[in-house]
Amino acid sequence: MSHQKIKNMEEFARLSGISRPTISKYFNDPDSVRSSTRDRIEVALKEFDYRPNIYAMNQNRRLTKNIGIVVPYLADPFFAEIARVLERRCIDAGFTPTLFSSHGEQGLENAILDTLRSLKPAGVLLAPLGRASDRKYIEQFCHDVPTILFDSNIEGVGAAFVGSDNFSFVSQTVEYLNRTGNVPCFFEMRDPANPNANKRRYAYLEMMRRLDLEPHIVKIDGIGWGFEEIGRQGALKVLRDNLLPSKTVLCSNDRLAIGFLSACHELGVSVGRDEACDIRVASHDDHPYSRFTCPSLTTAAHDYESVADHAVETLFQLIEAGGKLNRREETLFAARLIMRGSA
Amino acid sequence: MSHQKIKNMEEFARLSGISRPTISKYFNDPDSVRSSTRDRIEVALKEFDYRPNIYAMNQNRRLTKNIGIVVPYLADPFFAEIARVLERRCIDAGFTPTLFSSHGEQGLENAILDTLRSLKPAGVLLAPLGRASDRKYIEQFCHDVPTILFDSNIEGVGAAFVGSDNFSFVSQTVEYLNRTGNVPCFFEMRDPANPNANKRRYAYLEMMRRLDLEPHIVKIDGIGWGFEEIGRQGALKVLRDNLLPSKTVLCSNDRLAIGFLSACHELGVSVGRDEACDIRVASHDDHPYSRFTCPSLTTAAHDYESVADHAVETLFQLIEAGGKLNRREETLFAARLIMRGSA
DNA sequence: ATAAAATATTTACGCGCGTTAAATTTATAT
DNA sequence: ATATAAATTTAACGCGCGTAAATATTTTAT
Repeated sequence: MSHQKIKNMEEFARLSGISRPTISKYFNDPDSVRSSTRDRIEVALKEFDYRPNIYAMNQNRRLTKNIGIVVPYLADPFFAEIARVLERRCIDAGFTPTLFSSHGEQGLENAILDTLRSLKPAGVLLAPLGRASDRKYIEQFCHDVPTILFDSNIEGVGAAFVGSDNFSFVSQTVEYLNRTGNVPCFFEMRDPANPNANKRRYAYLEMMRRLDLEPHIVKIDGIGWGFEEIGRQGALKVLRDNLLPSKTVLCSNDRLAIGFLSACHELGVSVGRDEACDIRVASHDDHPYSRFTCPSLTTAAHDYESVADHAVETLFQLIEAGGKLNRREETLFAARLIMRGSA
Repeated sequence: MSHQKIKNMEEFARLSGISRPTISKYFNDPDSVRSSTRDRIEVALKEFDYRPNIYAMNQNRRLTKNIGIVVPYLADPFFAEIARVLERRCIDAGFTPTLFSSHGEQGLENAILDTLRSLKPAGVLLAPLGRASDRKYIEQFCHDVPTILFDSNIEGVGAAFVGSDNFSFVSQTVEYLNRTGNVPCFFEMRDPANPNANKRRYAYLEMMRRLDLEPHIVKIDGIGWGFEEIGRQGALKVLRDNLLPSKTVLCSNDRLAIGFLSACHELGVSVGRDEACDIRVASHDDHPYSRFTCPSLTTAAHDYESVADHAVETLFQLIEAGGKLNRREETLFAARLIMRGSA
């Protein structure tokens, strides 16, 4: 392998003795050139180790192989995990994913959408901030760029939505908790940033109505994305002041529950499904750490794989269809109840 | 605000009545044009909402404002957190960071470096996979692109290294554990992917030597990046078979410790600094979740802020110096002992 | 061997922007 | 008001690559 540096496709074409348009064709689709030519190119590729500039490519191609992935907060392991799966799917399908995190800020979310326009992506997988999103801005973006929304829906925006069925989460946990013990109260942030939180509250209320039980919602204060600490502080207050209307607590999401469990341990409140325990705690999401809490957390699991697969599949369909789908589908995947030690 | 779409700088220049080179100058540095011109541009900007294509910009600028950030595994909250801080610093300094995760795979790490070349970044902040890295490949990359290594060092590669002082971590935890109770044994993976793990083992051995104590290392099996589960399985085995040489366990990192604590809870082994507890567990990293474990984890904290600040600062110096520094500095930041409930 | 079909090459332009040099306009100093 | 400095405009080229049309070459079919 000669280690001389190759500046551009022109130079590589010269050195390999093949015309530039043919080289260009090859990189667009290796099967589009004659096999003998392909071989010659690949030999030269080995020899000179040339790679085309992906951004220059994308500047001119009608259809790039770029895919933008945007999540609201990457330091949240849930989003880190789903982003990981999405990236892998895209890579396996021959696309080049670029990952962005809005860090919970509307300004950043908008800036990311601007950057994405420059990237000229074939499509975008967008998990919006939710309530903090600039609806108009996202709407305009989705109008210009083929986009699939996931995790958090914005009615009517984007070519499709793929997410989890919040009612499925809550109905299973409520039913289970109710069947095996006490009536659960619902523990959540007063001011949830994520629309899923609202859906879960409604689901809780609806389930309680169906079961003909009186609902109790415990709202705690706090803003931002530090859910564990918010949950912990909220739980400390609620437990100390004895404000809990029930010995069974259903948290809106696992991160709050992680904080809740931490507070319980701190105050010597025993958590578990056992009769001897002071309290039961369950939650939703099956956060990557929920199996390592003490006790491990009973929760309802996202069908990560299905959400990721279907989001990517739908995006590919959208791309192939030229950016427009006949109708905007909202696909929701059911949750799976995970029974662990905490309830 | 007129909502007509603007294709390129040419068109924006026409509509705003200012020449394209001046517009270009403005975007490169708003202060480089006369204030009256700047005002006119900004008025037009409000009116037409134009943004230059960032990738086309970067293709031609001598010095782009791009910065590549590469971490080995983004689903690890530690890396998610440090990436978040690094991104923010870059944005605040007027750069455009792009984040990549190697997902623990050498092939991906190399592919990311290729993509980064196309991005023509002003500089790169790279946390290599470590033992799994393709040293030659990274070396070549660092030779061509101004790069600062962080978190995990590769001797002689990159313009500088910024990380945490592993000896500082271990010396503080060992000293503390020893002073306040029993002699700690060291709990780690048999086959750690990260070079920091080796440094920590050496530090443990060295500290024990200095204290004239007999070291005990407990090695557990497992591969990959699922450290919590590896730690849990390892701990279950060790606890069940009574293989622990000491009632004080120092884990190589927090993620292993989280698994360890989970196993303790499962087996009814009480953890804490109190005399009445069966065992003490401490660790290193101050993982974002370590304060929420039960009991909360005594650990040694990275100086995130300093590492991030210094890495970014050094990169900016490197960029200003034109890509070469006089000498390769390795900067290590001391850890801070965080005493919590587990030890 | 010859015609037809498939593939490559040549030539030239476009993408959206950076950058330069010369010509022109505008601002500042005296 | 005039000379000088500073900023802007005009014109043209370059970055690394996609793409299209015309032409030349190779392959396949007959």
